Amino acid sequence: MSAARGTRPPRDEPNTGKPVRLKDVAAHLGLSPTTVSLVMNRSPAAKGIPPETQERVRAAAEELGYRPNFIARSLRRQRTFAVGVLLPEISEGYAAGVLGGIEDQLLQEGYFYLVAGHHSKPDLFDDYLQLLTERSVEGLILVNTPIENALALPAVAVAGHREIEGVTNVVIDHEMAARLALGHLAELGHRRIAFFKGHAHSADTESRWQAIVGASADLGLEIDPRLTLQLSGEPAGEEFSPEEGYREGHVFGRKLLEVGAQFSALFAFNDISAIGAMRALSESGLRIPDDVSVVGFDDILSAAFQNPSLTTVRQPLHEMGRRAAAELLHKLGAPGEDSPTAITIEPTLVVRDSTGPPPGDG
Amino acid sequence: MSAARGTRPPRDEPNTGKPVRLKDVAAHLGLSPTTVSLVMNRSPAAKGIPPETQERVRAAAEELGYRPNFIARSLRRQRTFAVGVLLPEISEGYAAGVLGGIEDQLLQEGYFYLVAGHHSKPDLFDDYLQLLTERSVEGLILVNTPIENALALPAVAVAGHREIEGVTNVVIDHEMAARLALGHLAELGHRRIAFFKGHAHSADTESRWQAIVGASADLGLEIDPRLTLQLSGEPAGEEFSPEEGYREGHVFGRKLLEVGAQFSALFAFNDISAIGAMRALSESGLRIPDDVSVVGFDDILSAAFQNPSLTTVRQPLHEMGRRAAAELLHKLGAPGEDSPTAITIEPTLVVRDSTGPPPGDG
DNA sequence: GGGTCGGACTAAATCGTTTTAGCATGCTAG
DNA sequence: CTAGCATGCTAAAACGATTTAGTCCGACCC
Repeated sequence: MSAARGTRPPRDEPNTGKPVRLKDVAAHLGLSPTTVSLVMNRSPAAKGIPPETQERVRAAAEELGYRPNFIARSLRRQRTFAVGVLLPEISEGYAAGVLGGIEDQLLQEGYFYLVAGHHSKPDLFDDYLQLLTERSVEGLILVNTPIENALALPAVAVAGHREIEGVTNVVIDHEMAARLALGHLAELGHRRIAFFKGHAHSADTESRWQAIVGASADLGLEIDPRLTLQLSGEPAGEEFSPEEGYREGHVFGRKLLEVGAQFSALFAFNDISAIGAMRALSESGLRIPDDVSVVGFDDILSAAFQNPSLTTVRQPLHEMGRRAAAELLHKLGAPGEDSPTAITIEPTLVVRDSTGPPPGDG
Repeated sequence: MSAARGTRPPRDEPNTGKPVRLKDVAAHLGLSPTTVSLVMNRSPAAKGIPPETQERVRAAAEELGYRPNFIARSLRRQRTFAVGVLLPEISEGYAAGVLGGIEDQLLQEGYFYLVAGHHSKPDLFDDYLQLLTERSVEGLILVNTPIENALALPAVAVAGHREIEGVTNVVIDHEMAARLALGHLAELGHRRIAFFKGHAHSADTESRWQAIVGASADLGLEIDPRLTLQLSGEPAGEEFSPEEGYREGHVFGRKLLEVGAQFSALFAFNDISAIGAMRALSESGLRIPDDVSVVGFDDILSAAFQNPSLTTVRQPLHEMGRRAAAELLHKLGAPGEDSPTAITIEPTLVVRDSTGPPPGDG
């Protein structure tokens, strides 16, 4: 009689029109709904109910195909086991990667999530926040979504801009990222390295740059201002698009060649601009990595499929999402208790074919 | 007094501890909850309530910051305005793209959605179906998710395998795709074209291949069996990963060169294998597009960033998701009424730098 | 003056659970 | 013989809405 794997009865649950309610199970057994509820929830109050009855109840529930109605339960218990996720755009690689991790963690813990993409429009953001609150989500995860004020719900931000009271930030360890990338280049023998800085309003720009400065100093590398270019992120742009990033990388690659200062390696702000730069460098007859080594940042899918494949610092997006979700669940479980203001995640270096010893070496 | 843009009162809604309920508004006005409910919902039954009172109610609701509790409302009305989305893995490009379209359409219509990634494990799929049903989703969208039996809920499938009673399939117009790609190559002057077929258990393989055969005939092109290679999709693999697809493309590119038959163009099964093949061809000293033209399928992000950038058939993923969601909402709105068994979406050809006239032409 | 009608509301049931506070019944202890 | 206490349940009140079926009151009609 046990519903063992492999012995799957074709029509186990009679697909009778309306779903069976708690009340139906109770009536079928000649018991009260209270009793059935107590048993089904393995409530501590059910200790007064003899095992025999408990078995009867469970058997009946199984037989009738009883499935508790989550809505009713949510209403009564004031718990929805759902969290809201706000992000700029779900189909974009970064957000999708993080979301994968969020999902894994949440589903595993019995939660679901509602997603809303605000396309970087602040008013849409407010609207969705409102809607999610109405739907009684228990907490929020903000991916790449800057906010101004404190929130009414427990929240965790991934790649959040600033520090907000009560919001835990999940951020990449920029120091480590810089150490990995520059350490790799230094070890190969590179001494003169060019840099792309992120555009001014980007979340990560400043801290990443500071980390680069720090790591350079530690490694005894000098930073030549002529070799550092700041991506503009165009006039009024919110999030600049891949195409633009690529184009900027391309433009900057050529610009680098014009300044006349020697360099044997480039550390770009992200993979997209690195790829654009690689193209510009190739077009000028430079071979990668023989003449110039290039390191990217992010490890987007394209990075592995470049020619040559791109050495890059990988952000463990999945892991970041997972940690964000775990932290949020922790907050939900232990309200009041104050939680960390930041969680830093360790990046890894993915060495591929775009880096090698500088020319005239070895 | 109007809450006009730009005049945003800093603390409009007094953030008093507990949220305000319908009952509170009613009490505050000395009216019954019924009246308030009728007014707030603009129920037809509210026609008996004088405009003056209606205004009073709305003003009070605004003033107190009343937000209806969606859970309670759902319970009473037996409507959740939520649909479930099942997909293999959310962070993967195809699903994320489709999901973007789904989201746009759903949010616009006041719906939310719950996502579950089943990682192509059939038992997980069943579990999540169960969970979603418990949460009272009103319908389902299946992305790249094969099912066996009919479902208890209205459903739409994107890239669904087979025909299932009551499930509408959103599929790409393979005939058109083949016509676009082969037409483009034929127009450039190519006569001998190599093909990658999809692996045997893939959803699209067979219909796409039929379309290719048809289009070739129409264009007077002959298909040389020696130039058609079937991707294996490895031993027991569910969805083969990008890395494998790439590797297979690479292997197949070399294999093509070994068979000795002449060809001036390649139509790959997808962008990933196209990129792998491009690499193999380049490594053998062939220039793209001068010696060989390559056409991919999908238009993944990487396609634009290849060197040379890849000409490919774009699946309008966003649009497909949008249509799927729209169709599902339609089903929900008009139950019983039978809906189309398939919706076909038109692909577009994105011409980039990997295609050109065959060698020795012009 | 009784009946009817429309206007302006409202009482109460309902959605499907959970949970608090008891209620019988029977046994044991004093 | 009765107070006390398990034991095995259940009644009823939430949770926060929506909705059906009225109620109450004054005006109007004849």
